[in-house]
Amino acid sequence: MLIYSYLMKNTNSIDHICKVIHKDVVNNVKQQMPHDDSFVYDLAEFFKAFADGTRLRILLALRISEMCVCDIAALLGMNHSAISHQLRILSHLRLVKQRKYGKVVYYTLNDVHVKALLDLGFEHVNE
Amino acid sequence: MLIYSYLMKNTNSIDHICKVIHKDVVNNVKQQMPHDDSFVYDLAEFFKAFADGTRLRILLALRISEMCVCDIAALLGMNHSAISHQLRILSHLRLVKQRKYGKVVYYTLNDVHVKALLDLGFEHVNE
DNA sequence: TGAATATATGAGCATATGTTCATATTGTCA
DNA sequence: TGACAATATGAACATATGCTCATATATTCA
Repeated sequence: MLIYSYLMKNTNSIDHICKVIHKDVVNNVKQQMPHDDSFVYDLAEFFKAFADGTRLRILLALRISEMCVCDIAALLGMNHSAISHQLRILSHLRLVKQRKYGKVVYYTLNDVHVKALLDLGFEHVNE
Repeated sequence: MLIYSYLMKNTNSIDHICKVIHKDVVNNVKQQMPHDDSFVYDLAEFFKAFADGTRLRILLALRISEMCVCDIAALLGMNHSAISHQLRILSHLRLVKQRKYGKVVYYTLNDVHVKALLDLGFEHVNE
């Protein structure tokens, strides 16, 4: 009796993954959804760029003007290092590009979609 | 000598916030950028919704069809609980809405911007 | 060449975040 | 009403993430 109860409990906690209620819906969606896991991963990585306050403010700033690391740090009242780390992330995501002039590295937006994306975000938040 | 060296070191590490190189640019950007901190915060929160693989797949699924918690869990091969937690987050961000029919709760997309945003992400990643 | 400056980067730390587990809640049906 | 089923939720845990510090690299200029 105790064993049975234990097994029941265990089974319940394992298949908390319940039975599919609408098999047709699940199959339909499964077909139409992106099948490539790495695609979904890359897509999430892309959106992550905008999902942090610091990176977002950097992008919002670069939307207005090309800026160097020093200026961005001053603008946001933050460490060089923190800005540089975030710019590296944005750079790897191909969202910003850089040009070097002497010691100074100037960053600009590198993607036509960035502005459009920020605009959509504006609309949503302003509702 | 040792004290001086220490002080120098300390000063350096404190004002790693370097002098502004382009004061005009910084001032200009500062004026044109959103001044409301909570706005930027909300904007980042909005983008966070898309910045996690699980939430992203949920949104991609709901883009195709209304679904209940069970079906989403089955589709993604995940726990009820995990899905439910994420749906709560999406719900608080007003990105999904729900209707209850008996025991079953059906979720749909609640924002016209979601599809547009996903489309932009598609374009970027596919480049 | 040596000092100073702008930027980059690795390590460490503190916090944030996603998942799981256990349990609660709500609704159906015998 | 009682058993079951679908969903919700709080706590705990493991991992991810952003910032700081120290240091490295690269460039200018005296």
